[in-house]
Amino acid sequence: MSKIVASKNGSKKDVIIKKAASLFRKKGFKGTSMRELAENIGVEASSLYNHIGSKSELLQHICFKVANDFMLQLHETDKSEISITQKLEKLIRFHIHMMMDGYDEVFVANHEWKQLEEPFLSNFLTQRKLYESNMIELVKKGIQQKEFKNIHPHVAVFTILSAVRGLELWQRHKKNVSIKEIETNMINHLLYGIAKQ
Amino acid sequence: MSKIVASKNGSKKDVIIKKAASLFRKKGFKGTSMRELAENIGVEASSLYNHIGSKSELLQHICFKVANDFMLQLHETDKSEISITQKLEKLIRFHIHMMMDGYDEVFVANHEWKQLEEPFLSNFLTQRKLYESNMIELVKKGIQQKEFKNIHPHVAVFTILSAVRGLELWQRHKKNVSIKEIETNMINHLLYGIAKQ
DNA sequence: TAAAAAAACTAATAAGTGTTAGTTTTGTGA
DNA sequence: TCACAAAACTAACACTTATTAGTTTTTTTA
Repeated sequence: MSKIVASKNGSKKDVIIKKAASLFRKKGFKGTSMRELAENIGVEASSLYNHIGSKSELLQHICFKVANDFMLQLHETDKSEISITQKLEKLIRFHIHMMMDGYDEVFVANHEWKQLEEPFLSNFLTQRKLYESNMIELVKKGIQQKEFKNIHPHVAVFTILSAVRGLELWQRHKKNVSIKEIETNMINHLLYGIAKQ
Repeated sequence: MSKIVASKNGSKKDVIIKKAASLFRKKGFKGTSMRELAENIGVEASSLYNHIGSKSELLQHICFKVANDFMLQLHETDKSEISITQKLEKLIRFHIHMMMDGYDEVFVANHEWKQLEEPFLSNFLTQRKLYESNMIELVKKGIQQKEFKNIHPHVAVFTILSAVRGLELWQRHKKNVSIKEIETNMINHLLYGIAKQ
């Protein structure tokens, strides 16, 4: 019937991946069929295979794109000449913006990675572990240099990562709260707490 | 072949649900087949239907059991005569313990609820929204009574809920960190922050 | 405008899905 | 030990799945 419409800057493959990310987020990878994806694009399922290799390839693409984006920002931040607190703040802000701009993709990478097949699964987990280790080292340095309290670095990193991941919850409740407001409140909460004194 | 072995305190149905929770967590609801579940129990798939009604019934049972547990604790905490800060702390600790004791079930309720069918889906979402509203009211009261800083209640609650949910991440990295240690660090982090001064 | 390439289509495949019917085995109480 | 109930089994069902082959339509290029 109709042809897949390529958006101004992006191949038809990109259109498919974008729609796949949206559906995978809403219904899960296993919960989304190729027929359903095709219908949402306006084409027959078999036509998709003129542009992509397989269903799992779609998931791989989404997961590793996100992983690479985070990895890149981590390295860049690490190199910049600012205080540890500022580095941590910068990373948190990046997480928040990734969650806002690439919601579907980040969500899928966070929740559907377990549907990856080997060797992609192992690869993905290795990369995530590396990311976490780097952040833990950062917090450790912050403690050594007396910028942070004498906290448990591992727990602190996981608390922070979980909190920003929780921006997912926000997307549902799109209240009249601006990104800027969320960002400020979250940074303050995570770095300085909420209790008085 | 073999009969389903009922554990000391729990019917055969409970055994099935327990195993289902474990598999649903590891592979997702849609990613787990009844044949796979049956094999893990040591029985043919059709035999399961002597004990349960359907696959979705299993998911419903898991999700609503968790939702009820949280709801109950919320009401109990709300009634107790302690400060707002103490109430919030009590709730956070409950979340942490639920995550440790009923890991599979809580994880499934958190991640696989979207596979629920109507009217269960709507019911579940209503209950969760109610829970969140109650927590937000609690934080608002804490601000009014000058126990908390002048934060955004909505953001604060989501930050806290996300952080405790992130205990999932811990289960993977079972390092030599005790629950008590995690608990203390997390409470301090969420209530008092990590930066010095 | 004709030839070549790209991308759509229809139809079919083999494998996997939850679930049911009917039958046989197992465990229990009289 | 015999009858009854519980729970296992085998076999099949109707349906959905991702993917492929082969063909036709559309678009691009020369």
